[in-house]
Amino acid sequence: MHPSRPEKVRFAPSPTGFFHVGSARTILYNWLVARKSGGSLLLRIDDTDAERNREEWVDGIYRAIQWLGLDWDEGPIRQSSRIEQYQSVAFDLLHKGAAYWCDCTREAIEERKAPGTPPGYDGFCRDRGLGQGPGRALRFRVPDGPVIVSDLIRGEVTFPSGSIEDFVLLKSSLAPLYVLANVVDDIDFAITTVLRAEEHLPTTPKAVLIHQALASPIPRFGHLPVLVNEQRRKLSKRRDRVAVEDYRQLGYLPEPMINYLALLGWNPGDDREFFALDELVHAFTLERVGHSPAFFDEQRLLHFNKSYLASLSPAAFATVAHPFVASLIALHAEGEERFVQIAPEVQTRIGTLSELPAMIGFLFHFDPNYQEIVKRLRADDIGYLARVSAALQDLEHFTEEEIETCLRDVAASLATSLRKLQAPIRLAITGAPVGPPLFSSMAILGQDECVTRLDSLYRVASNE
RNA sequence: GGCCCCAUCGUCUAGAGGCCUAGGACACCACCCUCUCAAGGUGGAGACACGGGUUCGAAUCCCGUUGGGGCUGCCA
Repeated sequence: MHPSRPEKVRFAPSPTGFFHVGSARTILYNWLVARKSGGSLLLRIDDTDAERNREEWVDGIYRAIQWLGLDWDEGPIRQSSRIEQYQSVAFDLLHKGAAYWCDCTREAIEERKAPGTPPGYDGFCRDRGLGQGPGRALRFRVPDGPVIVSDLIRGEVTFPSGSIEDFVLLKSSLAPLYVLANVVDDIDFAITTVLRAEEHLPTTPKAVLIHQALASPIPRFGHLPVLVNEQRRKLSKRRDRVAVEDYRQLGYLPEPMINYLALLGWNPGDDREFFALDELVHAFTLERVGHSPAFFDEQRLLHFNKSYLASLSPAAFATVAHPFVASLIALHAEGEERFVQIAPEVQTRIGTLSELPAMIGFLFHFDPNYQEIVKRLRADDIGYLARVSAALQDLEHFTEEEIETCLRDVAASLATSLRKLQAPIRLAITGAPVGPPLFSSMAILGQDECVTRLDSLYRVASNE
């Protein structure tokens, strides 16, 4: 069943904003690796930066994961609760000579720099033998020599000697920084594979160096291509609409979201495009993850959402659709019955559930803007309305079939087409030029209400 | 600036030296179907960034150029 050994992976978001689709993809890929290998997923909240974290963002992480239909096997653990452990490892590094205290301010580092030289710390305090004290940060002593990172997705990446500065482990407040905290946790929780976004690739050699200094085994790293916007820039919580919660509210469903995200950066190697989560577990392999940045294309997401909605059973569709029209349904005594009847008719007509109110609202509450509607009427339409109203009043059984037969007869007698005849009727009945199938909508509405609406529009139109 | 990553239709991608007059999907266009709109069906337009190699043969391998991106913080 499991071709490889069980992987212990982790998903480690930092709660500094809305949970966005890039994070969703990262946890998905991690989750798939864990499931496929028979391993487990650790959820870790990287909240070492107290300044930027907010508790509501933490809740947002849990909610989004749950909504996506994913879960975790261990945790959540909070890095903010393990500060002492990170500090203890940092001091261990200090005692091993792999770290040193530094009192350089950012300004001092800048001033020492000759114009034109690249930014970064120059190692000024390396051998000053400073002890711990106020204003002193603990820096890692980066050894000479290149660092080779073996990446699951990109192969070997070499960082030349001298390209990595002596980075900070502990702030002068003794607060640990993320590279340190990450490495300590990855060791303590026995992480076997670190799968994360490509933006972390430049810090990976630092992690490798810390592992080496600690003489601990190095996990396997894999860096996923970043997700970009149409300007080809990394998706940003500030610039782009990317919050998973936004998509939920717009009426996107988790299954197509997962499906789309899975295919953004990964492909099965054949032409298959629709996958359920459990199917992804079987099909997914890291080998088939792409290398280049991928544009998060809402059009394509819409396609998956639309296809998914259409694939649902009528009952399942009604269930997911209901919350988006609940307040409308409540407006009419027969609201629930009407909703159940119309739901199958609109299932293939919407891309997102939020389109529903505008499309079927006329069944529950009718308050048309007659001025706008009249503008859409053509010369013959007013006469059509009167004829149709009269004909409909004589129907014995107000069913979809009878209505259609009746209207075809009217169209024939008026020497016009059903296509042309239905246009003014649709406006009178639904208030809009497009919408669900007209005849079934009318049957749902009932004879009296249809006649009333036809007559109302007729009156308004003929008085002008 | 430095380091790193990336490079096939507008977009997501297939392609692991001959199967490629480069395949699929989204979007787009046309036609069919049709009570509107969808859905469905058929067809169409649309890409190997450029230059050198290697090879009998390159979208596929190597080098360079160009372009894009990421990182460059006592953020993550």
